[in-house]
Amino acid sequence: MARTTIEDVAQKAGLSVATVDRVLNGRAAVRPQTVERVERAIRLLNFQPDRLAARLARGRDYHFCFVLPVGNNSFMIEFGEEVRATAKRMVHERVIIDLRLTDVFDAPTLAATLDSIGDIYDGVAVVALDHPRVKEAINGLVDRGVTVVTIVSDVPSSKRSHYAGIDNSSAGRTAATLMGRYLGARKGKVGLIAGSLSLRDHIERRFGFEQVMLHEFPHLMILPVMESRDDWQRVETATTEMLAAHPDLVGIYNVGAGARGVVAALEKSGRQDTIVYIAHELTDTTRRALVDGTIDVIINQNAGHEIRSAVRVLMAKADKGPLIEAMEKIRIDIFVRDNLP
Amino acid sequence: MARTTIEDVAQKAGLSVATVDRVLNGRAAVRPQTVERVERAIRLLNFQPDRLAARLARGRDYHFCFVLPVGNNSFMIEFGEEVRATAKRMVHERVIIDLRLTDVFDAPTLAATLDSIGDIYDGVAVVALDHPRVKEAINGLVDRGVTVVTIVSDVPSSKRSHYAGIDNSSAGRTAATLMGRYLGARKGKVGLIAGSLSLRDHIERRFGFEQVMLHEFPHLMILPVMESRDDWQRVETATTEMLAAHPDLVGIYNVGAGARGVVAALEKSGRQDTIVYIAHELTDTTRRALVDGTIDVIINQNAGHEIRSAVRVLMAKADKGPLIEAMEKIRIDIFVRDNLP
DNA sequence: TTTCTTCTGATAGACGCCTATCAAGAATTG
DNA sequence: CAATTCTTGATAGGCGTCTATCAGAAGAAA
Repeated sequence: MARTTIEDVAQKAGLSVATVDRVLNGRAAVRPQTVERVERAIRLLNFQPDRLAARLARGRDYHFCFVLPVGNNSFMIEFGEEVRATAKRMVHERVIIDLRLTDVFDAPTLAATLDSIGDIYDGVAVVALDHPRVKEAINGLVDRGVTVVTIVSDVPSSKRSHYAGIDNSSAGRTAATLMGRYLGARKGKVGLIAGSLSLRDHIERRFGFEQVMLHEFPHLMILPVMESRDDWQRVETATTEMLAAHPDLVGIYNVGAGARGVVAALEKSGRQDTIVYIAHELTDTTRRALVDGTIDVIINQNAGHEIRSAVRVLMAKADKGPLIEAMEKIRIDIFVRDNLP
Repeated sequence: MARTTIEDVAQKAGLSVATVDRVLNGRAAVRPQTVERVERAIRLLNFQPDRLAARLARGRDYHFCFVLPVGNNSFMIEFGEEVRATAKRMVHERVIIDLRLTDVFDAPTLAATLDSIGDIYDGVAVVALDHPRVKEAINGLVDRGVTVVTIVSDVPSSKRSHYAGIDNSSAGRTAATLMGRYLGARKGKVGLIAGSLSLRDHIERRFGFEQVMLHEFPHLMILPVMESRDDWQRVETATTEMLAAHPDLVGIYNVGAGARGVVAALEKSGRQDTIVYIAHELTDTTRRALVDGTIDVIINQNAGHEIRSAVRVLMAKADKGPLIEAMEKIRIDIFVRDNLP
């Protein structure tokens, strides 16, 4: 049972391969009724072009660009490395990935970066700030024919064709549930630390967290959010102050980066065993702290998955192939000491 | 910058493409020193054969067989469906997957099934019972030149070339940690239910669970293990008895299938809110129970990932391609109500 | 009808590798 | 040294699709 090929389709439709090809690739004008004939034949034969052969024949490179935040937080550094690793591996699949670092916290800068990205790219993946200026830049790219996917943090109202990342409000809810269950009947205050209150992922995590805490664990009191700009030194200072001000602090949820700041403050205070600390993203620092017991739970998004997913989506869009949505759903990982990878 | 091809290698080595090809595919006898010349050229050019082109040229189908347990437990049923779905999707990649159901709990039957699998397959994936007879059957397949990978449950001492599944002892440890933390300072008894004490995955989970419980949470007492053969009705009966016998039962860890039996028993007893229940595998039943609050945590292995991973490995072995080990590591998922996919 | 446009057919030559065959050169054997 | 065996070279044809070109055929306009 040999594969059904374009030739079979042509024969079935009583047309030539050339015409079938024109229909498949929208190469030239074809009469509507002819198009219909071809499409019927395709349906009848359940024909699907061999993508291997197609890619081989096209011999064309996929040119993508990843736009990530500069900065010193480990998650993003690892993320960048993962992108580079993926890029290296994908060269042999005709995928070229450029990496641009920019100040993602600053909307105009990010937008300018996006604007400056020429049409040399078939697709762009960006860690986006949800800001009108950025949205506009994304839409600009899309209008110029560049496929855009957001990663890690989304801009839902833009024209981006996909978001490769976790559902952050669920992530926040998850943190809350674990916090509540770990604390059990204990009463006290819970501190909340966020990198920036204008990064959509942080906002959503906070939202989800507070929602569940208020409903399910009303005996726990949430302190006002601290904004850290993902800088671990600021985080440490703030945490230290928080610890001093609230002897009845029983939990900390760090929504953003700078986990090591909390770790340092907690360990200096000696209260790491009595305070439940939930952090995001598995990095060297958080991993060690989890093993040591300072961190109790890590909520993680798998950088590798997100990147590969983004690339798959970009490739699929580039040659109008189909997407298996279910495969592109990014999971929220929960790590305790024992299921670390 | 065109791709480096076999021709480039041939030229660099001062040989013909035919010879390079012979070396690459071990097609015919080539003098050692010539092999060396070719390999040097390959290294120099960092040449990697284009696998797309190779597969296209070979035009050969990959023929795999998945051997799964028959039975009425939802995890395995879903697993089978996932295999079928993958099979369907992979047809367009020249992968043909046959599915065989057999009684995995019975070593001779399973072994006989494996023995009967002809050499028509390029590879076999099997949910294996760790039993000498089965091990022998696996080794027999391997000796006949069939690649074998184990899924879900491993037979480490066999000649299988890969295990696509989670680390079950870590899974057990994870369950214990969550059990201990959820229970906090509460004291009482914890029940343990296993499908079969001869399935390696169950043994390992139990081992990991008990290890952590004994060390970290000595104030909790583990009851003798109940063996359920993964039959939910037996599970329900046994759970009901356990609930009656131990008014101070505070936790249940169900190592195997039949989760619905525990759910039923718990809900009939009305003690579902006071007892922490940790189960394995996300199915319709467990999902609903998790949302309802009867189950507190689900430890899961992603069937789709395991299957795709197994297929990737089988394909890689079939055409001697390289494997990215890190990508084939199967994670232990933890699900609470809020991070359900 | 004639003259243009549009459509369609036929075909060649990639893409990078595989398979197979035949001939020629090199190394081995007796 | 001849006869044999072992290694290599050269080359053709194929895998399924894409791209491009040119020549007809069908339709529309004059």
